[in-house]
Parts: sequence; structure tokens; C-alpha cells
Amino acid sequence: MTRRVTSFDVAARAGVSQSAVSRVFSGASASKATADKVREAADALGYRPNVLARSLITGRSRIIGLVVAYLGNPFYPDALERFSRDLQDEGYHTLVFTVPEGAGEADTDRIIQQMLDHQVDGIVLASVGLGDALAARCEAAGIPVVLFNRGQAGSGLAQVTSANRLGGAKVADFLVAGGHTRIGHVAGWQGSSTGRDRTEGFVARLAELGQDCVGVEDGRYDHAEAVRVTDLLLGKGLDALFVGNDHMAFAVMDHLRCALGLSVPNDVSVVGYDDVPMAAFAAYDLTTVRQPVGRMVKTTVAALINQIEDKSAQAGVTEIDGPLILRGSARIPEGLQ
Amino acid sequence: MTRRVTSFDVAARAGVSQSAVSRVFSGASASKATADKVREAADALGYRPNVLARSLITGRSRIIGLVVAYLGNPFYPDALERFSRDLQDEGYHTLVFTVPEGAGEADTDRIIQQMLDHQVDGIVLASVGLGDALAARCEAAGIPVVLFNRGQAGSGLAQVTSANRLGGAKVADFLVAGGHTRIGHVAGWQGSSTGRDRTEGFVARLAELGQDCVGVEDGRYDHAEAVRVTDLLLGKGLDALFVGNDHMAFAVMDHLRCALGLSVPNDVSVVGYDDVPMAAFAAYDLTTVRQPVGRMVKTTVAALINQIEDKSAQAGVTEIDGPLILRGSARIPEGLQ
DNA sequence: CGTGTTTTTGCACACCTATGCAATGCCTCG
DNA sequence: CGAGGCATTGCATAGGTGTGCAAAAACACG
Repeated sequence: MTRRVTSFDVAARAGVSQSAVSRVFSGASASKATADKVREAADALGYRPNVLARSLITGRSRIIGLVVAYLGNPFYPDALERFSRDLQDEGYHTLVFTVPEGAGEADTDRIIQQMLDHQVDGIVLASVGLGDALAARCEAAGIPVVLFNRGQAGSGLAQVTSANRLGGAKVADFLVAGGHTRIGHVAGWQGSSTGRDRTEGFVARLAELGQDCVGVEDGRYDHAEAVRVTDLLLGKGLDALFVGNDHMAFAVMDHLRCALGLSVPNDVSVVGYDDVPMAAFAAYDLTTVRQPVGRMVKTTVAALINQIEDKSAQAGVTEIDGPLILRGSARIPEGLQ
Repeated sequence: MTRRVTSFDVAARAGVSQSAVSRVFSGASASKATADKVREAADALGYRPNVLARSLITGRSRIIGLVVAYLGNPFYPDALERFSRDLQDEGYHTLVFTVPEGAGEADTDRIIQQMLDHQVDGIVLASVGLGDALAARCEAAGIPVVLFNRGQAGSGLAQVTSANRLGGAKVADFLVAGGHTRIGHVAGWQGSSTGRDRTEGFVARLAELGQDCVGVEDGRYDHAEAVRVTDLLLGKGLDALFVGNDHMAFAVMDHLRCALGLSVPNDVSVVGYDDVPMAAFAAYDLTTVRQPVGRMVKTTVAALINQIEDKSAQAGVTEIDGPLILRGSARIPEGLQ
């Protein structure tokens, strides 16, 4: 195994100084003549700048830390893939951390610490919260943090979500327009802003329309839990269910159809949230509120890079609206085709 | 934003030399007395070793590059999550690269180059191949590469897969035992070793049992393509289908049931490969060959770390056997309950 | 050709840690 | 008490790059 070829080697071969080589490769000013000489020598030797040394001195690693929790929910692999690609396009790389199911503040703490150790230039937390102490630590280290698909009121952190309240309201409008009168709700985890917001928007709009929600139960974004609380709700008599995300909606539909022998949508209409690719599968054909992942990711990346390049940039809260996608899992009101 | 606190700061406060601090934090020998002093000072100042500087000098970054292609197939998010966790447990971190759908050698080349630039200690290629030139470059740089769920004959690279030939054979045994006589096969991508091996094992065993496979079509691990070729095969009259992975099997089942109104398994038995979590969903209840992801990942990580720590270690080929999981998508032979 | 201005270049140092080497201190055993 | 062995410590340097500063070169202009 041969020693790494360094900028000195290139300099020697090109007959210039090491700093000239550095300048050529970091885009600083250099005359065409030397630039040519340097590039030629570099090619001949197979030289590539050592990213570590560069990062050490510039203090910027061009690495973004991405923390993701629920990879079992197909929404997140999709987001992850887009993050990786979009960041790559901007010249950044993605250090991925997964936080296990029942992880607490302590686990997040360790992870954030490791990211700081690696000198990441920024952090994306996908559906993961951040304690105030940790947020302060990142702030102190000058490392921007953006929350993806998760809000945190009063944290002062940048956030990108879909318009969850509005989305919930859209579902309420839709189900009422469809003539449903006994509407239940398997909520997204009420410990998360997305879960709460969707529920609030949904319940509030139902009330505006003069309907009471027959029942609300927290499904905690979990398969088994969603099925369990569905049974609770069904005991009250239902003709429609709004489920806090697609992932749970699939479980609910399976349970209704296969375990209970009910027809969706004839006996019960089901509406989800996310519009993951699987929602379009014929077996589910799920009516659902689309979260525009592509735009959400691009917005997140833009916000992050903006804060990295301009430390004084303000952290903003962005909500991106998404349409209700009409499919076959819920009765469609007369007027809408 | 305050300057980073360095080992010198800690040394000054603890009244020792910088090297003492270094030794305490890198686990080298140090007396209890100094270790205590150093730790106290470090805690007081909030010192953490700079990973970049450490990597620069040791030549080991403790970062593993993970390249993954088909995140749309739920098998891979699962694997990714396990890789991240297992590597974390071993003190490594995961730099993730995704290669876009129709990516060629050139894209892979760029990605590998970037990984080398980042001084990764090792590379995992999940269902991605590696050209000989690139393999040689990694070899030259002394960076071990392990192929995950993909073989490459004659490459000399370490490989971890499931026992694909055997798995295909198991499906053949099972379908024949179930009394099927007109068996078709939507193959996994024949440009991949996994696809070819499963097909070979399946077809060969069918032949041993005195049956001809009614038809084999390449589904290319793609949803739409799988549906398309299913129609081709159905034209020949089928009572069973072996599909090259679960991801395609879902599409096939949806098509059979929802578009064509056929019953699975009454009209056609369907068997998949992978046993992704979704295969257990009631809507599909898919009989399938399990790929033991957990063991495959652990084996891959172990092989990688082994090669990292002992450069002379030989790259091996590992195949891990997985059981056929009996569910409701295929007729079950009398004897088996 | 001389002077003033801009661009280019090289020198030296900084970034932060790990580690070989020599020196120091401590302990043991005769 | 002295010699020898061992653990510990500090010094100095390496690892590969970016960058401020001053010198040198190139250029413009009268």
C-alpha cells in the first residue's frame, strides 16, 4: 500500500509551491499557467485533496448529520433518499443516525454529541425532537439544526412540515361532504406536533361543520397500537375513520377487512395522511393527504445551507400545503366526480 | 461563537502536558491521578476530542461508506437501519450514498471517489456492483469493500448474500408439493447475481422434479415491469408464480386480484422472496423465502471490521440460509398442516 | 522608461491530535 | 542502601491542508 500523494508531491512535480497547489484545488486565484501545470501534475500522480486536513483547517466538513427515527414507515426512506441526493447535489454528504424505537433524551444526546464530534456543518432531525439543553449546545457550536416533519414550539429551531392543521381540516371537509355522520379518528402520536396538529385541524373543522368526532384515540404511529385503538373506536359505531398516517392506515384497513370482514369503503371509509407510494397500491388504494416530500426536503436543505453560509440567517418555520388525493378507500362525495 | 476548546486548554487547566490529555482520551496508559485531573478539567471546559484531527493523524476515520440503490424496496431501509445501528455499536458511523435508478458505472465511480476522499475505513455496497478498475483502486487505497446482497464472481471481493440458489429450490419443492403443474416465474433482475441465482436454483430444481417452468420473464425488480411480464406469463396458463422478490410480488398480487379479478391462492399461488415486514400484512399474507437481514448485516459488519483491523484477512463469500415462511398466498401441501 | 496598481506567488504558520523517544519518578529485590 | 526494571510523563514532530502577509511579478499609463 503506497503512501498517500500529498499537495507537496504535486507541487514538487509541477515546480511550484504547495500553496499554489492548494489554491488551484480550492478555487482561489491562480494564473492559468500554474493552474495548468498543477492539474497536469495532479492527474499524473493521481492526487486528490485530503478532505480531513481541509476540514480541520477550514472548520467545515461538508457533512450533514441526519437523524431519522421511523424507517419502518416508508415515508422516511423516501425522504432519506431525497436528502442524500439533494445534499450530494449541493456538495454535502450525509451521515445517517437512526434512533431506536423507544429511545429517550439520553440516546438523542449521545447521537448529537457524536455529530458534533464529527464537526458536521448542520443537522437534520427527521421526526425527532431536541431538548433545550442540546439545542443550546448546537447553537453554541454554531451548528444549524432543522427539524423535518416535526415542529417544536418555542424552540427557535428551523422547522419544515406540511400544513398539518389544514390537512386535517381537508379530511374533515371531505368526510362530511361524503355524508358520513359517525366519524372516528386514530390519531398520530400526540407527543408529536404533526400528530397533534392533524388532530386539532380535523376535530376543529368537524366542530365548525356541526359534527362531533365520535372518538379520538392515539395510535402512536404504531401498527399494533393502531389496530388496538381501532377496535375501541369501532365499539362506538363508525362509518368513517381518519387515520393519522398511511402507515397506520394500512394496518387499520387490513384489520377492518381481513380480521373483521368489513368492507372499505362500503362499511367504513378510511382516509390516511402522507401519500406514501404504497397508498397507490391497488390492495389499499388509499385516499390520503399528500405530504409533498420532494418540496419538503428541498426546503429543508435550502434552509440548512442558508444558515450554514450565513450564520446570521433567521431560523424560519415553513409549512407546505399538500392536496387530498382521492382514491377508493373512502366514499367520494357526489359533486367530486 | 467561542473558539473550540482543545487538548491544550485542558492540559493547561489540569496542569499536565497535552500528550497526557491525548493519552487519557485515547485509552493509552496513564496514572489514575493524572487521568482524574484531566477528566475533571475536560468536564469543566466541555472538552471533546476533535475527531478530524485524530483521523488525520491515525489515518482511520471510523466512518463506513454505505451505498444503497433500491430504497423503494422495503428490504433496504430495514437493512440500512440495522447497518447504522450495528456500526454505531462498533464505534463506526455511516456515510450514506444513494445511487439513482438508472445510474451507470460513471455515477458509482464518482461516489466511490468521494468516499475515498473522505477516508472511509470501509465500504458496503448494497445491491450495487463494482467495476474492476474501481475495485482495484479501493484495494490500492487499502479500503475493504463488502458486497451486501449481491455477488460478483471473480471479483475477489467479500460478499454476503442469502442462499439464493437454495432458496429458489425450496420454492420449487414447495410449489410442486402443493400439486401445482403450471408454474411460472417473474424473475429478479437477471443482471444481478441474486436474481440469476434464485432463478437458477428454482428452474434447476423444477427440472429435477420433472417439471418444466412454464415461462420465465425478467421483472427487473421493478413494479411496473413485474406487472407487464406477469400478463405475458398468464397468457400461457398458470396455477402458480414464483416472484423474484416481495416488492414485485405485491405488485403482481395486486394486479392478479384487483385488475384481473383472480383469486390468490385459489386461482394462482404466489410466492415471493425476502420476507419484508409488509409480507406479513393481512392484505398480502405472502408466502416467501426469508432473507435473514439481521444475520446478513451482522455478518457484513463483522467481515468489514475484520478486514479493517487485519489488512491481511481474506475476503470471503458468505451465504446465509433462510426458511420458507408459509402464509396464505400459496396453497399449502397436505402434509405441512 | 518610471511609477503606481493589481495579480500572482512563496513563506511560514495554524488547525488539533497521536506517538516515538528520552527522561523522570517509583517500586522491588538483593 | 543501591541497582535494575517498569510505569508514567513531557518534548517535539508529523499528519495534509488553507490562508495572512509580504515580496515579486505583471500590467497600465503617462
